[in-house]
Amino acid sequence: MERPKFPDETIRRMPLYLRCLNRLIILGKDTLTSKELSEFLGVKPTKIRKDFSYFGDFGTRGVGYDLNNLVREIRNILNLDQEWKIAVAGISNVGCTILDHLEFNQPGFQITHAFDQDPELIGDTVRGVTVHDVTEIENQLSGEGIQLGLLAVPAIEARGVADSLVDAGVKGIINLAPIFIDLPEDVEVVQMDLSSELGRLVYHLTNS
Amino acid sequence: MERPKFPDETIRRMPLYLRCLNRLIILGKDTLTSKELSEFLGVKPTKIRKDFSYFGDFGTRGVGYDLNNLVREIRNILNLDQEWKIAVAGISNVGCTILDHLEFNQPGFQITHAFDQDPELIGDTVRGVTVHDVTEIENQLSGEGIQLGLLAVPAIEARGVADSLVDAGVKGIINLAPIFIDLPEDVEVVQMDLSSELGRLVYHLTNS
DNA sequence: TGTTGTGAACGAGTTCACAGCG
DNA sequence: CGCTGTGAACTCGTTCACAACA
Repeated sequence: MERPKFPDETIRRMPLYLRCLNRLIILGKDTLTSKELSEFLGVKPTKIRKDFSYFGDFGTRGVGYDLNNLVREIRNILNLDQEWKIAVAGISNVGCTILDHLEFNQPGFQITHAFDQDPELIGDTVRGVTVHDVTEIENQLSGEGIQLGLLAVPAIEARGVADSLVDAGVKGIINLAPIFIDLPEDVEVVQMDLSSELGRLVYHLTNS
Repeated sequence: MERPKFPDETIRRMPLYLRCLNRLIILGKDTLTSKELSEFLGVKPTKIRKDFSYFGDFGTRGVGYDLNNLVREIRNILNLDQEWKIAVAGISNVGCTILDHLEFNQPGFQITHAFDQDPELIGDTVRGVTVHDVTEIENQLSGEGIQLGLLAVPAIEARGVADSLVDAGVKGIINLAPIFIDLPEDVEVVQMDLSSELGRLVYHLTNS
């Protein structure tokens, strides 16, 4: 960890930048300014420049940024040059569809295991991955080096399943269940909560 | 808008509080302290007290907060006493399942319309709601007073569908598609992006 | 005593204004 | 001249320390 610490919000924007830059490269672009990028993403140019400046001078004054350099650097910062393996728990409801849908399957991520508690689903193959029973999490994952888990089970089961994932060595969990999960310090949990966002939306609509 | 402005982050936490408080009421509890709530939600007690203090003195020193008062007040602040109607676009993939799954169907929200572009789905009934073609959005929603939209279509179509929703009078959109949508000032957009969160997770795992 | 309520200090992130450079 | 890069000001949110009070 000799690398300077980047602000958390900057890190959060990196995947956005990356996705946009990749699209532009495919379209044959090779240089762009912070102003252009700003229009694609709705992020102010100064914020973009500040973000990019954290990892050194990648732009050329008067010209803009070299797309390929930028992509290489962001992938490097986010550590996407290695393949990150993901186990999905709760494949029936959200798990699989959300993955497809959010088209996050950019290079760098790979779904290797899927679990559910519905007997109907166990044994099925979803997206090329066989669905196992949630009670099998530890057995199946042990020694596989799975670092990430996507927790998409109902709230009541979320804590138990999260514990299983952690016991199996998972170090980072995205929790889609609307419940707080208390885990050891060395496990990172990111909460994605639709009702929080709905609440915020409704508040803004009535107060402005 | 005589009500004092609450910080955005406070508003975002309100639905979390609400959900937890409702559960506790069902369990027969009628009073709780900021410290107890803190343990349920992983939010520091001082933050909770600050949040609650924005809407006046609802606690009793030495005792804690009255659960029913609190719930009533939060529902009021979030404007959940009226019914908010939601149109879901992209029912096939995420739309419906995410709704079920995230069990956001707390009182205050109601899904009234569903749209998709897949001919296979059009005409089907999902959760008691008939699925219509996305091209029908304006026809179907006009005059219905739908305020909210859940945008769960692929990124390529997201902008077009968002425009339709706005033309039909929708004022708030939750965008699950991984693309920035530029809409008129008076329309509120909340972005929920899995890959941003995955990126953040991976960064933290490798840098700590 | 126990817990709320809150001004003040602190910290993180954004924006601004402009210096630096191709 | 145009666009990047950046210290400084500002804004927003969190935490702290402690006063207020049942």
